[in-house]
Formats: sequence, C-alpha cells, structure tokens
Amino acid sequence: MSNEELLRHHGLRTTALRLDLLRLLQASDRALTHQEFEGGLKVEADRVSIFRSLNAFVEAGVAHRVLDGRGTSCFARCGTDCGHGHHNDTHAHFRCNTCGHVYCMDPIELPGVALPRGFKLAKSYLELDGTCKGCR
Amino acid sequence: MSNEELLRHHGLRTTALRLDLLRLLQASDRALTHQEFEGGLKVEADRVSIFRSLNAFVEAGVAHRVLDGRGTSCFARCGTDCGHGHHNDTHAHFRCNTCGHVYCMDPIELPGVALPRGFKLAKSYLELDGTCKGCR
DNA sequence: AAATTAAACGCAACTGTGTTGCATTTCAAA
DNA sequence: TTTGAAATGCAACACAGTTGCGTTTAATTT
Repeated sequence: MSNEELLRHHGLRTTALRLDLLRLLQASDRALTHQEFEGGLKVEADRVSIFRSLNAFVEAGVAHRVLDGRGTSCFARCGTDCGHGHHNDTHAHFRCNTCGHVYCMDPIELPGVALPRGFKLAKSYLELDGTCKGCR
Repeated sequence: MSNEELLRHHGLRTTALRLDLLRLLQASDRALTHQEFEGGLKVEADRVSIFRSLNAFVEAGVAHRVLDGRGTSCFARCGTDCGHGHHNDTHAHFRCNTCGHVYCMDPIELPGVALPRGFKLAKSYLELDGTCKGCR
C-alpha cells in the first residue's frame, strides 16, 4: 500500500507534510522524536503542524506514541492491524541509555499480574533499557 | 528509622523542606508529582528547591522516579535496599486512566525477552494501566 | 559558643515539549 | 468550478524541568 493510500485508508488527507513524515517513519528502524522529524523533513513545516499531524497519525492508527523514558514522545509506524482509536501495540520498547534512541521489539506475551483489590487492569507495557547495537 | 535518620543515613542534610517532602511521601500510597508536593507542603518552598530535593532523593536512593505515562515525573519512597546510585525498584507501576494517579505494585518476576542481535539488556520495567480502586 | 565551609535555598531567567485560538490556505468532493 | 471542511502557519500560552548566582543555613571544627 502506498503512503497516499495509507493516509486515505485511515481517513486522513494526503498533504506534503504528512507524506514527508511518513517517509521518515518508514525509513527509520526506531521511534522518532518531534525534533528528529523536524530536522529530517524535506518540506518546510511549522512545529505545530508536525505535532498536529503526529497526533492525527496516533488517533488514526497510523503511528503509535512511545515515551522515551525522559518524558518525550517518540513515534513509530503501526502494524497493519491498527485503526482509528485502537492500537495493537503489544510489543516491548527498548531505550538505549547511551544515545536515548527507542526501538520497538517483537510482540511478546506478558505475564499476568496480581493487582490489589479494586484495581482493574486494561493494558500492560514492557519497557526495556540497556545498550543498543550502535552504542556498544 | 526516623526521617532525620533516614536523610542522614543517605548522606543528605536534614532541612525543613526535606522533612516535609518525606512526610508527604510517607503519607501517600502512590507516587506524587512535583505539583502535588508543592500543594501539600506545610513549609514555604521554591519550585526549584522542590525539584532539587526530589532529584537528591532519587540520587541518594530515598525515592524513585516514575513517569506517569504523559511524561511527568512522579516520586515514591524506595524500599530499604536502595542506596546511593542503585535502586531495587523491580516492581510494576499502575497508572489509572481516569485520575492519572500512579501506584507501585508488589515486586514481581519479569519474563526474559529475546532482543535483536547487538542489543544488551540492563533493566526491564512493567507498566500497567486501567482503573484504580478510587475511580471504579 | 563562635567561626567556618559546603550544602541547600530563593530568585530570575531560560530551554524544551506540547497545546490553543484564529486567520488563511489547500485538499477533495459535489 | 465552486464549496466546505480539514490542514496549516503564526502568535501566544502553559507547564515541567534546569542553570547560574548570590544568600542562607546546617553541621563540623576550633
């Protein structure tokens, strides 16, 4: 599926900015921060528009948001089974303590956890850190 | 161990602000944000001093830092086995999707994860969300 | 008890992320 | 080609968190 089709398929308009953002998303093997998007764009775009497009991606199921362990949002492409309002991002995220980059891992099974009385579990997320292959 | 002793034991001076922060930490069953500390203090204190004291707590092993899922830091008391530069915070954190509060869960075993070639794992963190007992 | 010194503090200023309001432009459909 | 909604740009704002620096204070020494 082309990026134009991808956007259309998720109910988003195809604009130069969004195609450019998708290009960056697809070219990267890891989650990117807003800053990295801004620095890598070929088109000129306002910070605010980038934020809004990335938020639109998340809402539409085109990308998912990951926190980088210091509170900054990173974005990575979703699998084909994500759609408007629902994400199937049941994979772990690995953050490198040296370069700070965040990588999506393969999907895994998470263990059940006993919660205190009254707590209702919705989702579990496994976050990993260590050293990535580029930083060893 | 009194709070004075606790601070002394971790190489920190006992000041009115730090004792007040410790009081709030101890009175809470969940991790608190900087804002909550600021609002709950009996003594007057500058925002910056609160940030600095909380950072000092983390570095000394008195408290640990948890992200609340929206990028803001929360702080909770450490167990007795944490010290300067090393934390034994091998427990999951639960964030309520309604009120946003973050709770520390009991320590659990995390499953081993197969990482891509070249990645070296340091630590794993299990993050949970759902509805807390106060919000059902 | 007074002097001393490093740690802690208060204040001002700054950085960076992320958001909101509003006017303007642009996409896509009629 | 017209048209309406979505997307963008710009200005301003909110908030977390940090840094520099001068002053105060805690704990040690004399």
